[in-house]
Amino acid sequence: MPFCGRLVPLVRLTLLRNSDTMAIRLKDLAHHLNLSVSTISAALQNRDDISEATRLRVFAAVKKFGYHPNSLARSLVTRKTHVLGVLVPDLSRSFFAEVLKGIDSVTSAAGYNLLVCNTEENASREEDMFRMLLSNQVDGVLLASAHEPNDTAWRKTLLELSVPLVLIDRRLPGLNFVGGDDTGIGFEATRHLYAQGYRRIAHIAGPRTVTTAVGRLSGYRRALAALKLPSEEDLVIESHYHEESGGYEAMQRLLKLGSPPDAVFAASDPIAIGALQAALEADLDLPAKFGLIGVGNHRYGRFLKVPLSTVDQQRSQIGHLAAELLLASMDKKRLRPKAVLTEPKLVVRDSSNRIGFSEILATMDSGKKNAKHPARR
Amino acid sequence: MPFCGRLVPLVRLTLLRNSDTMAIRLKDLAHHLNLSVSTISAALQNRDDISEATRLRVFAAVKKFGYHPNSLARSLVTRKTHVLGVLVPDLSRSFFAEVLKGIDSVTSAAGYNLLVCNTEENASREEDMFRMLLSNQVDGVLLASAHEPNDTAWRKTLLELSVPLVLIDRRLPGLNFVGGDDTGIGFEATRHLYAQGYRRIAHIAGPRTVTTAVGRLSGYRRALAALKLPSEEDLVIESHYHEESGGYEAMQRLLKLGSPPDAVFAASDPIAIGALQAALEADLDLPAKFGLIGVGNHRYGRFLKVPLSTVDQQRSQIGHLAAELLLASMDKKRLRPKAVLTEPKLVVRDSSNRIGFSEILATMDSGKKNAKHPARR
DNA sequence: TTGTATGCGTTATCAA
DNA sequence: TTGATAACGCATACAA
Repeated sequence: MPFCGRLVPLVRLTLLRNSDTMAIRLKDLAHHLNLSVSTISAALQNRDDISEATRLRVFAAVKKFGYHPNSLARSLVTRKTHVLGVLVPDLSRSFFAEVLKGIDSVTSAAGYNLLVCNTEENASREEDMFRMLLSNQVDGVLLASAHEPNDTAWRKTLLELSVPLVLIDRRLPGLNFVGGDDTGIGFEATRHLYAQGYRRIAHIAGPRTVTTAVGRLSGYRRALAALKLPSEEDLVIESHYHEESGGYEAMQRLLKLGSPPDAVFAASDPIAIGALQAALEADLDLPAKFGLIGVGNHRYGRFLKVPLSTVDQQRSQIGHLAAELLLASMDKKRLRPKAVLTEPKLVVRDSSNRIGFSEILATMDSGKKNAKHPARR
Repeated sequence: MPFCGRLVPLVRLTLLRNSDTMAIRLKDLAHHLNLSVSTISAALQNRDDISEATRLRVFAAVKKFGYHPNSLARSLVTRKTHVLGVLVPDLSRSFFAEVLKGIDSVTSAAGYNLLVCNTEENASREEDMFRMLLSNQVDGVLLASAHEPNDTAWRKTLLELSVPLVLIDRRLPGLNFVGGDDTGIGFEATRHLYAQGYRRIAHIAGPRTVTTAVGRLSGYRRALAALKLPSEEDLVIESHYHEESGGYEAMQRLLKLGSPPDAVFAASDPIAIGALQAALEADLDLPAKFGLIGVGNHRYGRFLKVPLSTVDQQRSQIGHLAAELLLASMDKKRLRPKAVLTEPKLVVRDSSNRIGFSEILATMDSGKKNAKHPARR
């Protein structure tokens, strides 16, 4: 066969190539060291069929020329990108920010990087970004979905997906999930208010399009039933999850009721903060005449005008567990879907601490709950 | 812009190839349509040298089989990944979470995705992750560096980098930068306290290893000088940036001084919150006897026991501007480095509002500043 | 222990 | 308007 080598421009034969614009390749190192590309590749992987001498030469050259491998090329052949996709509705919400950090602490230790997407609570945007993640050949996906829970088409899509997937915060049946035990949260919060002597307990809920809100509401209702309290529709108001104004307005409506509540379980800390504002403006006496508890254990809850009781769903723990579950289901592909719920932790502060339970006692109280309301898996 | 797979089902039909494990390739479509790979590729890019008829056939097949392009392969040849790297010290801090969201809102609109790294305020970890980003062939990098500002080796590395780079929040000379005007922040905060009649103004600073802390301190000093107030070393305490406990302890030390301050400019809202706690425990009367202002305009500052005055450095704006600067410097490679400082906005609340200036008046006051202390670019 | 040949899925060039 | 072929940078089976 006549000359049929690749037409390699001469420039590339110079060691540093177009020095400024182009990165060093294995080929360049090979040329410089009078070795073959495959030898260098083997040396870089510390394979034991390479002599110590050349291994050292290779590493010296790598250092000297500042070589770093091209992950695109590598991933193209290994079919592994070491990149995971994360889709959340709003990066700036402290919940997702803390979950994300929890995820990262596990995945980065395992050598994975995060391609992070902000879906802006928009379902079609979420689908676009999901497609992008698949195009980018991510090894797995963590998703807090913006789709409505009854969107069966979307659920079907997710079920048929071939990439390992773990849902966070918002659950769909049949899929891996890590999140708070929302029913438990609602149950515990309500039961706590009852234990503090409040008897007319209202609930300011999150939007019913989010599964966590549905779960917390249902926990609230279960607790009312268990405590033999009547369930009044007037005492449940649907609001925004993460805007104080929602809680503020809801609280104002509750106060206008013929017989207003003496306590409120707010589905989130922002809701609770808004409600607190309205309660203070109405000169309610917390916790003597009015009790309030939120969800989320926001960092600044204890610095508020009235330090806020809350239920901690253990955010960073959710991140850790989700990342671990994802890594595990990447390992052995066909694992049956698993749901992991973190245990709700009652954090009692002034806003609901009427009879002087200390946080410690309250925690003990919460400990008993497993008998009555065990976390399901 | 190449084909991005809009309106394409996420799940592919599994007729071709090793059905379950392998994704559909151009080759598979080509085989199915009796066309060549290059024709399909051209059709997907909507190139105008492809007949409308085949273009439609191709798109139909794409939809039918749920094809989505392999970005790795594409990027390998186009030398463009449409991925940007972001390195921040702590994803869960509200500042970086909000900046990140701001970044994402402009980059995602421009078709870029974010590879996000949490450096944990650790310089060597930052270098590792930076290397990883380069391996991943990111098209550009946004960096809030954990390196000490006088680390000349690191600065040299960054200066010699071939990938477009924009620093955020923490500045280094000679490099693109977007962040708050920290000297201006320190100056305005201090001047505001002075305008409210406080005369013995202390500063609880951030760690001097972070340029923002240095800038705010220097703004504080400049203001003292401009206002003919003495600069006393006792009145400056270095603390942690984002832990309330730091501000708490610093405040306690200040209160033990022979002649304690009558006002504190805290370098961050968390510091201010800790200081507020200590001040309230010491029964200080805010704002009558004691004034306090922080930096950051944290979402919950206005709900605190004493609503907190603060200087807003405009977080999401920083994200927007940083992303725009990065995209611009990716466009025309050799742009001389640019520093963009957002204008500090005074937010006056109860903690420093002694003589009853409304927020509006305070804003006007802040407006005048440009005469005395113009933001430099 | 090292080198050769081949292919990963795509784009780009140029000929048909 | 379409198709064959050569890259892109790397890993890997197998030959030397």
